Amino acid sequence: MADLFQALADPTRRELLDRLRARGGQTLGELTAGASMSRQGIAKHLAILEKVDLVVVHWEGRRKLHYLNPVPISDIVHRWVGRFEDSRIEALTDLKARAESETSSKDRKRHG
Amino acid sequence: MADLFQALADPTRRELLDRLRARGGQTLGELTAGASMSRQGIAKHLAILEKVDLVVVHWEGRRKLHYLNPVPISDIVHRWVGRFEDSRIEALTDLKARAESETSSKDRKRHG
DNA sequence: TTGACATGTAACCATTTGGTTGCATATTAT
DNA sequence: ATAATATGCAACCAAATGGTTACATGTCAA
Repeated sequence: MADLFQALADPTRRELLDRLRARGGQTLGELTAGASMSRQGIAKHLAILEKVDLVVVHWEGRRKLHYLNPVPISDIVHRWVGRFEDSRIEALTDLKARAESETSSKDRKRHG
Repeated sequence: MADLFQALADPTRRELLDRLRARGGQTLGELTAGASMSRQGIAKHLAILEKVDLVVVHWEGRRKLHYLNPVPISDIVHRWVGRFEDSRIEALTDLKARAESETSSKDRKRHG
């Protein structure tokens, strides 16, 4: 899961995912055109996306067609993010509690 | 948003979020204990989490209390991830289409 | 006031990351 | 066969990342 987050952390890679979502089956050359980066640079990013299964490929002769696979994103949402959704009310309670104990402890010097 | 993904990409930081979800109001010392890393190392990670607002702090004298703020995670789910949820059917269609055009183009040499 | 405690700041280092260029290989078209 | 096309692979580099150690500063307790 660390790798998936890592893959999503880069803006170029997220843009690639967006473009593949808009139109599947694009080739490396097509994805390179419009991006301000070398073909090899784009290829590296696509390789990372393939490794975490966010992009699946299909060879058609000498052309490599790229498709978005949204499943890993769904998975991470349901497995990991869900916990934090559940903890939203709890977190609010925490913040409320600390706000109420905001009685003393004023006029601090640092961290202003 | 890039910074938020970047913040979530590190396993140590995700573990810190988990621990703060389990119990809010922990101090830097408490969070350091149990982690196999120096206090300053943990402090760096917490600073990153604070910067993207995943962690909010509350000074209590000389102690800095840390709380989880799940809101940015919810935000990113609804703003960004939602698009990929919607494209799941579309993606399936794409994959189906490419599977059906799997007629010719066999016996390829590389990429086996 | 003094010492212990909790945190901050800075310098430094190894590794990873994100990009480049150059060249190799496989496929298609002439 | 040859040339053009589409991609792969490797070396290299600058910058960011993730960690350390050493020291400074603010706060509480005796």
